[in-house]
Amino acid sequence: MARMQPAQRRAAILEAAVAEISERGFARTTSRHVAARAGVTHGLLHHYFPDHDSLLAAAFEAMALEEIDEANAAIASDRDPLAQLREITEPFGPGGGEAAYRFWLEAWAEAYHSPKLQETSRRLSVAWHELVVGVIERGIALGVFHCEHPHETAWMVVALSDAYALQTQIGSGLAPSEMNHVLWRLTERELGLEPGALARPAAAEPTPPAHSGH
Amino acid sequence: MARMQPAQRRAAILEAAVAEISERGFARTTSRHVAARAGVTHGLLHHYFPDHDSLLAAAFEAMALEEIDEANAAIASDRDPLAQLREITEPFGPGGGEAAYRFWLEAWAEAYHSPKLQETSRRLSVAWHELVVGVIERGIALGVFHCEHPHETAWMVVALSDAYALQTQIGSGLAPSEMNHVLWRLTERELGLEPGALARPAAAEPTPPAHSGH
DNA sequence: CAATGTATTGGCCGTTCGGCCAACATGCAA
DNA sequence: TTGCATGTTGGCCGAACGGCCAATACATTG
Repeated sequence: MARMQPAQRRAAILEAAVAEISERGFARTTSRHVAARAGVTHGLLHHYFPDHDSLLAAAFEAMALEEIDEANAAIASDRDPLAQLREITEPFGPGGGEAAYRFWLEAWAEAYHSPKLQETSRRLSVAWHELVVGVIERGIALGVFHCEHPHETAWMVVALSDAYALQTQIGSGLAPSEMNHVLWRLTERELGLEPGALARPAAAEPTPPAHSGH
Repeated sequence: MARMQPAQRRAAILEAAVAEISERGFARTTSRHVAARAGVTHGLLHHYFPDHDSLLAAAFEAMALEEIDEANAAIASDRDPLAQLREITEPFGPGGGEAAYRFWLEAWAEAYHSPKLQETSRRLSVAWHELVVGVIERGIALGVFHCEHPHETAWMVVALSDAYALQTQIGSGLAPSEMNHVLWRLTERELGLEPGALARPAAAEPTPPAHSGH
């Protein structure tokens, strides 16, 4: 390939790596496939990422940063705590689609085998939790929410959102719409909202691109 | 190795496969390592499981059956719905330890790549959900629980239990004891129990071997 | 005892992997 | 222009993989 700016080349490789990981998983992601997807020889990939683990870790880091940025952007675009909470609890929450959640599932599974991935995964999980805590506490300060344990409620929201995304992929005893209904009902009760407050007055998108995770 | 009953040999191989999958994950589990762990040559393993996928699928199936059997046994050993619910919501719920949950995490991640694993995973997820539904409905019939939507509440219990186990491995904004507190508090509220009804009157084990689910 | 079926062994093959490196191409500075 | 740093290529290596198979050991049946 023609010469390219190192930063661009690196970004292209990381993008290809993220896509490859989402499709094949960490363990089955080979440097040669990533190189081919990025339009690069495997030798050049080794020039940017000396060993395989550094490539995977960098791809994970890039994906994590992108995810949390998108979440923050989605939160920042709306100053109403109730709307922010909808953004979070909407299927599958801010940040991406089913492919994005597959990535997180892979990351969680792989984290056990890699201390580096575990560290990044943990940091992001905490960041996501604190994001929700922030929304709740702002809502409390504004008098919109009433909640005794914001940290616990935030954990519930995150946990149910994750479970929603997980069981959407695997399948469970509940339909996705029912899961979302439970998530909303429990969140409303935890925050002292009136039933149905989280359900949108008018549906904006019929089938919006979804996504999940932290 | 000395000659052995085919059923025993097969069981030994499957046990080794489950252990290997739990430690290394599906993708990194090699037939040669499983064979070595089972004290068998790789050629013999091929005699029992013609190809690699059939070995992984059989190991998953075996683990799934064992898991659901243990859960049913744990439920059956106690006829009091409240005690049964404790058994389910106890960290990490009935069925195994952290290693067992790692297995499920691997299975969920791998299910996307294998229709056979996805089918088994889905069946087991439904079975687990219905197990909890059964406990709740029995409790309602006995007048111990009061619940409008047993299916939804069961999903909440399963979802939060899964999230508990997941975030125990990954890390999150909450300590394990706090997560368990949330799980109990929400379950009590959903079932019309008095606060603290799920917390054991007297702690039986200080640090019991834990585990999780479905 | 002989014979047949099966458990079991160990070696082999083709493929693919991660990693390494000599060579070439290109841009930039002296 | 010359020279050096660096992007880029493609081939090579050893290791490990899944799969295959001829040979062997053993148990059961006739």
